[in-house]
Amino acid sequence: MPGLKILVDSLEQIEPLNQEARAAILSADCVVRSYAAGRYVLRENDRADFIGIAIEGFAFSHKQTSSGSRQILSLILPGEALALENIYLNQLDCSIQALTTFSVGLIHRDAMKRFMMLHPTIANGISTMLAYRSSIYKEWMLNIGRRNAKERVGHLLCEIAVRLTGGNTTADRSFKFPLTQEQIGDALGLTAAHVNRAMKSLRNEGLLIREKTLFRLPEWDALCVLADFNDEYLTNE
Amino acid sequence: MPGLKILVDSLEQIEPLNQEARAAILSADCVVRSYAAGRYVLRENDRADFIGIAIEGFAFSHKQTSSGSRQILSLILPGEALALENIYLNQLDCSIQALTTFSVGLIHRDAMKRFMMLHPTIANGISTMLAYRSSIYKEWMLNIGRRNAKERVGHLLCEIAVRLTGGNTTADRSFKFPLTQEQIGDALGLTAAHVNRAMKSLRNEGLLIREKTLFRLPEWDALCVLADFNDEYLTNE
DNA sequence: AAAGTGCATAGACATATGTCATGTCCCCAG
DNA sequence: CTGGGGACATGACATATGTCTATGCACTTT
Repeated sequence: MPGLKILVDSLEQIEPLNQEARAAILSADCVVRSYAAGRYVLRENDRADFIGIAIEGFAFSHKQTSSGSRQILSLILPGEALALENIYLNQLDCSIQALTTFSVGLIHRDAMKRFMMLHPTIANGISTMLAYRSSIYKEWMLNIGRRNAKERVGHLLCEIAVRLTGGNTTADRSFKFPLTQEQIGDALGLTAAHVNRAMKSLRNEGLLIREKTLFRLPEWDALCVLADFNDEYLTNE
Repeated sequence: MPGLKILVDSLEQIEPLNQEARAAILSADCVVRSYAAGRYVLRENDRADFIGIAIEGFAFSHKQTSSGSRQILSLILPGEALALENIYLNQLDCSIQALTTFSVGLIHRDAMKRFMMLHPTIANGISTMLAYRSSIYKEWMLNIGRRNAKERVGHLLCEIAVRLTGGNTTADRSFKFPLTQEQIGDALGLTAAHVNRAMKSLRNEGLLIREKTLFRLPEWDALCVLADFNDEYLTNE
């Protein structure tokens, strides 16, 4: 049950669990599923039956307008929980789709509810994760609503760098992440063509080097200034 | 303690509370404060000491870029809770400002934490409120990122109409709400000038009538279609 | 009544971003 | 090794949105 172990670890990072709480989670039913890139993990308006723990690979959540344009709402990285709202809502309010081959542990919401009723520390941890995610939503709203294309792209790259590498920063802040320019655009409220222009400009200024899915941010401090990036919204200290 | 009564009522709408849970909340320390329009209720990066219950008047939360442009993140209506994230974060991740004369009941986060540890139904209710708010964040992200100005304005007006009047719809879906065009722009990632253009266009099409702070939406169905508005994200059924 | 303030309106113009078409490269299926 | 599809790159052009300026109206303050 790799998913359950990951969940316990994330919860313990927020607040220590007592023996019973830990045991309760570890005994849960957890189905591990694997999805090819592009496949739907959960769909908007489905019944909100499961929450998930990302085990390996990447996913993202999104919504669409009736005319079909897509807005990516969040990126889901290994170790992160997804669709926690399902514990509280009856219908999914967004879809979740695999970005790469993606394996996820699914736990039934009713099981989670039971654990949370019996163990307040679990309830507290789950809600804290929801609050962390909310902080990111808020920063994204600011990014999409109030920054120009170059700043938006830079900001997103900074966020991914921090979220992927945590504190363990490589010298040139490099990371592998398989987003296409179209997906970057969908996350930022831009078109792929314009993302291309913005990235070209960042490249010309020496702020970004890209080799396929490998991104390098050789001038971290300069990029943070340009993109108005400050990682406080990710650390929540 | 009007704030506490309101909080109990909102929680009970989510899930019935038992006698002890209700009594616990009603016995809480709750400071009622009143703010003139424009005053800050809570500031980003402040210590996250309090959550609030909006008693009367309106408020909004927002973030700013370093260059000073402001993004309004949410509107806070009477009866709604605000800054619930403070229970889980140590620092505020956005500011909250009064939109009109605004009175709010403030409860210390530690008190809330205590109630939630003792009464799982309270924890469940608070988290459900967080999840409701998240649903709105997601729809706003879609609105800001993927709809044009006219759709955005229409969508926001539809949302306010539904949230203010609930199901009790007046014939012409009219409501009083004191947003200036600049504030509408800040909520939608637009400039005031462009909001003006969008509203003019809605007016010309007979979809909007405005008299000071009174908005009328005489062609509700047509406006919903134009603005791609669907209230599911507000009802969470 | 006069002056001042805040907001809505409007037009001219600037610019950021979108749209579309094309070409290249590279990887993978055959 | 070969053909085709996907992603990236780039340029010409269209358009949505921003910027700036000016005006008028309703209110408040004096």
